[in-house]
Amino acid sequence: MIGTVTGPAPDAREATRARIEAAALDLFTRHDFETVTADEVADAAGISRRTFFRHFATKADTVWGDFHAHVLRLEGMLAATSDDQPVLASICAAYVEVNDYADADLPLLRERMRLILTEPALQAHSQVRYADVDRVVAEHVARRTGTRADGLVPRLVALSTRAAATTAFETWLAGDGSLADDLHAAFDQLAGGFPTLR
Amino acid sequence: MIGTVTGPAPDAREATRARIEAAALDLFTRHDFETVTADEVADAAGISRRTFFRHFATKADTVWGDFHAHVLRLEGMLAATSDDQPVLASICAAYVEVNDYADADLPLLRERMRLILTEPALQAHSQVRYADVDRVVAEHVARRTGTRADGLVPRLVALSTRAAATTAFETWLAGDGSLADDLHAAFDQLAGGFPTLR
DNA sequence: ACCGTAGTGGCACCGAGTGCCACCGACAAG
DNA sequence: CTTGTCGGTGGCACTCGGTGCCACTACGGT
Repeated sequence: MIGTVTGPAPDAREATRARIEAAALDLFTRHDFETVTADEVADAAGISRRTFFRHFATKADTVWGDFHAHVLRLEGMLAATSDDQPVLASICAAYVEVNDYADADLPLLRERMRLILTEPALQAHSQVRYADVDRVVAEHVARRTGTRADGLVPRLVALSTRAAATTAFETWLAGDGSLADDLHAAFDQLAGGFPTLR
Repeated sequence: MIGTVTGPAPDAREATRARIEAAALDLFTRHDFETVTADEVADAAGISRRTFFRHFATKADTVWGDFHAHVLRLEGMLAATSDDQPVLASICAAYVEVNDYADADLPLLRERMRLILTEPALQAHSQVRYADVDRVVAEHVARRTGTRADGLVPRLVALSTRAAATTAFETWLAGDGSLADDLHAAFDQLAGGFPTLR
């Protein structure tokens, strides 16, 4: 068999990665994101700067955890939705489900999202990461509507539902309610054509 | 009188700025954005690298022209809209009007938007520039609805209308129709709660 | 004992920005 | 005509993010 377990334990790499993440989030929380250098994060994690950039392609990536897995889960949930459900409802359900964190993880999520939504460098970086989400959602809409994924409706649904999710995160951060409620509130506005605006 | 005209002509600065913009757009069009160095742009514009960064804080900023003026115009148009008009319609009208370019300027706009929407570094940078647009639109919605500009509805309207505008630019770039038509199509979908999705 | 393989650290390098200083041309005041 | 001011300019050195290269180490398989 090719590619079986070898090298220094299967999860050693994941462990140092987690140490880097923790150190980075801690430093970014106590100082501005841009004033903290990659050297400082590496030092705090007990590794060299070079190794830091082997685990994370970018300083900004440390804030995102395993976002690729997040996108894959979202993709799976969208694929598993029923075709009886309205398209927007299926996307809302997938967003709610993929963001259903355990209570213990909420403080960490809060800090991550606060950084992503407020630090300019991370805000910019988010656009690139979210492009994957947009692609996945657009493909889902294209499947449901039998159109191309780069058509107006699939792309608009993808971008505006992400706008809804982002807004929900903003209001969730500012208040103390549940993220699921904020997501539903935003999606309801969107699906209803903003009923409160007459 | 203090601060009267002095130095090398009032518009000399604007002229070199325009030369840099032209040189940058030309180079970015013929090569990838990231492979072109600031030195090369400065050379092509006939100035030093140091001077380049005095006119543009960032390599990415060269693509955006005078975007601040663009945002100010949008703000003025939103303020000038009638309160009889539905809120979304007023925003759509402002977006259409602020993006009403002369035919001669369309090729340049196409190239700018193509770069912004496809080059990852510029895509990321756009988020920061568009944050100003979001703020202006959210304040307009807050004024119309008598709510706070950081509330759910103003923020959601701002972000999702920008999503509509972005999608309209995408489809405009892919096809050969008019930008105003694409903007109206996207805003109609949004205001109607996506009627084509049942 | 001999390998291949994966993680690591050090080093040199590139490119984006920035702070500092010295220069130059235009203008106004003496 | 000289002097001082001011704004644009260019050069230089520096920081920092990110990368390529190489040598070292630890491990497992043969």
